[in-house]
Amino acid sequence: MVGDAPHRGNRYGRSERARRSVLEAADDLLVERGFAALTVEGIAVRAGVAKQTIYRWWPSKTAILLEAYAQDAAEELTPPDTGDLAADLRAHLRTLAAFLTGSDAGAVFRALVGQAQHDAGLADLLRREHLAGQRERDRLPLERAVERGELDPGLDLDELVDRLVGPVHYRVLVTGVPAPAEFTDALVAGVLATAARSPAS
Amino acid sequence: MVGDAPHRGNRYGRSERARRSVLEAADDLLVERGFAALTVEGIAVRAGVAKQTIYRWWPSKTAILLEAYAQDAAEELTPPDTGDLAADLRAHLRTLAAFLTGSDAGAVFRALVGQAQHDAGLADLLRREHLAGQRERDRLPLERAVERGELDPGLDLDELVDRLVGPVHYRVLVTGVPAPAEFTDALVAGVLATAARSPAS
Amino acid sequence: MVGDAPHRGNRYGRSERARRSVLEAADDLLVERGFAALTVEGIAVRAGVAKQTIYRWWPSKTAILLEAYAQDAAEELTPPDTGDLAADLRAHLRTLAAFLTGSDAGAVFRALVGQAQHDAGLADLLRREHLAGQRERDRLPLERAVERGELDPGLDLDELVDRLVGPVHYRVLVTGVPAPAEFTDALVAGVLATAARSPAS
Amino acid sequence: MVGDAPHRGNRYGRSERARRSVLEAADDLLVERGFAALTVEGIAVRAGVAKQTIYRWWPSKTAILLEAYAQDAAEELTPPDTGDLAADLRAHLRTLAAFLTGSDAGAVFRALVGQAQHDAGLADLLRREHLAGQRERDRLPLERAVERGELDPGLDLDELVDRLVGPVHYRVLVTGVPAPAEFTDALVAGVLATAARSPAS
DNA sequence: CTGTAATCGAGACGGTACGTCGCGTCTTACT
DNA sequence: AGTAAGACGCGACGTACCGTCTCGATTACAG
Repeated sequence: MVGDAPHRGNRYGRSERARRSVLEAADDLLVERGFAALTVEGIAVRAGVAKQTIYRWWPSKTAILLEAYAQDAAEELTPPDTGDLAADLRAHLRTLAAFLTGSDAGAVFRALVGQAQHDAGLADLLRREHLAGQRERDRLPLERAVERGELDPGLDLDELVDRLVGPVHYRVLVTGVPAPAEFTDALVAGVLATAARSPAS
Repeated sequence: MVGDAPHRGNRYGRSERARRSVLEAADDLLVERGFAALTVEGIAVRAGVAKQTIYRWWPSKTAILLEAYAQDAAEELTPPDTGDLAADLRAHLRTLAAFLTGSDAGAVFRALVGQAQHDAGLADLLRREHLAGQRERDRLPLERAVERGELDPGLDLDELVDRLVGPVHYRVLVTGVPAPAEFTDALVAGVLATAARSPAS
Repeated sequence: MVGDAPHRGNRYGRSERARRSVLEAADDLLVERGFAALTVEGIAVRAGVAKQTIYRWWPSKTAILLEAYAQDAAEELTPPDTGDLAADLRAHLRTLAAFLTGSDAGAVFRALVGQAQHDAGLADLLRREHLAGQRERDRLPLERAVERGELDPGLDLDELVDRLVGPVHYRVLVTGVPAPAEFTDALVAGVLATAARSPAS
Repeated sequence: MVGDAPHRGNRYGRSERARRSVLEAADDLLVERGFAALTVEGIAVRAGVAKQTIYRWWPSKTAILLEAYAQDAAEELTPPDTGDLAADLRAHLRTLAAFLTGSDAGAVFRALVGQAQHDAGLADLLRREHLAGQRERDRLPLERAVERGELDPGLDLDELVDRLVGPVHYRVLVTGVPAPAEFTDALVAGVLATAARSPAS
């Protein structure tokens, strides 16, 4: 369950073994049983760890999920760089949709966003620690296009990102309607059509 | 505590007085203390009602919120019909943003969507009972424009709605960035630019 | 486990069934496993009762024992009344020694006195609720003897009681030496020899 | 914190400094806060010692108290030897009562006797290591009186000791009634009256 | 105009999980 | 070898709510 890392448990550092098995257990339990059935006690039992060890290092079960999410999902959502803006965005949105609806990390993300609706502190953390970085990655293809002269430098790129990823998140989080490639591709086409015309206007 | 409705408590049906005061209490407590602190016991005490009375008529606290939401919010989000598509959409999105971020019913909505991430049954109910109807209302301006010949009848109106309301929900539920009139107006302009050109292509 | 008493659980009175099974469970567990291993959780499980039900009615595990002791032991230690002072006292002390060392209720008593050394509040309760009454019973043979004219009315009867029951308690609680009939009979003889001579002096 | 003893922490045996500060800390904490609030962790912090150091040298917190008691109290309860039996016993019982009710070591003794009711192992230790020796000291005046011919050599001196110290312990441990000089002096008078007559019988 | 039955308030019940405390064990760097 | 520091697995603490239950009181209609 916990691998072969040494069991430290002394003042020269916390137990990496305990940390890892807690994150794994939380992840597994969330996917298997859902957020509502996720309890600190359940995580402790599954991880083979004392409850107090969890409370020593994490203030709440959402903090565990936040860290588990960071570990699992950080790199998955970097858009490609092929030199073709439309292609990069299409690929990125397809990956995003698959991530949000089909991956374990996406399940963690949905649970965190859900819980953030009830907990302003979590909302802040989530935005500072994850969404800000993701926004940077989401902007990359557009920034490169601006540098290549394909997009008007005066465009508000954050607004464009909202128009691209917003509808995908909306379908996943609110309506539950799938966001297949046709949907995300059309989204890219629509947004780029507007953006591309902007310099001409 | 709950007005002057008669206190029935007999075999011929439930007490309207109790129903109303439960809905009010749930609403108030959600706004005052947040979803995390919302408990059936708290609602019962605030409403001056026995816990059993709540469980007799609602299966869970989210069911109470669902009904409270229905009562408060049903009519607020019907778009105007001025004959000017862009103007109608601009007004509608401004109202939507204000509703989601600024109203008590919007707080209930956010809590329900948040909880729906953890509870598939609630997600289904929310979609069937509220989001489906709201989708109909959101489509109205576009349908009227199609009828007026301003929009290509071949357009997928649901997709257009997603592009309009998706970014607003995304900002409210995910990033927490405000969605001022400039943002929603630009959104309408962007989406309509694409849609208007579509028939020409 | 709990008999056939009705399970009330409403505001018109607590559940007698729960009360009884808690007292029994505490008693049994104390005798089986000792005070150190007696926990509220263990009592709850053994009694088939929720922990909260225990905390609703008793502030601590010693309070449970106090009540269990009252239920079991109140009447056991009333000295006989044969009209023969020495015989009554001999019988009473023999019964007392057997009670303290050999009965379940005696085990509860020893545990309570032990805990009272650590808890002044418990000490007060124990003295007010049990020891005061027992003192009254312990005095009875002596008071009757005074009335019969066998003892000097000027004697301090409480002091005599201390000289009779003190050594028995001392052996049981402190030295652990048995207090057989020879010991208690000699005790009676010694104390009465002094007391009987007192009026003559 | 504990004086100027060297801080060994080396391979040449245990640290006397640590030993002393643990015993002092345990004693102080018992008197200040009572046995119920006495924890190994608390002792360690107060003594400026690691918890492990305590567990290396003592098996339990009662073992610490046992040693602390040995250190403080061993000599205090040796009866005087004036050649006058009654006077020696009166002095001894007065000292005993004062010790039990008024001294720090007496508080430790009461806690140990209390805990011994819950722990047979502690009871054994306490009796072997302390009570046996104290019993020897308690017998001394009587043994000297036998040697002087003042008491019948056939008397059971242990029984006499029980009649002398038993009521004092009983008041202290059980009833909580004070044991002033009048009480202990009368006790001595009563017991000696019986004992003195015994040879005559 | 009286009897009756569904609903009401109140709140105790058996449970689950919470977050905390202290236990006794362990590992480490230092002396 | 022994020490101060402190993290660890563990078990119990006392509390908060859950959802179920039983109770006597209330009240609108049916007989």
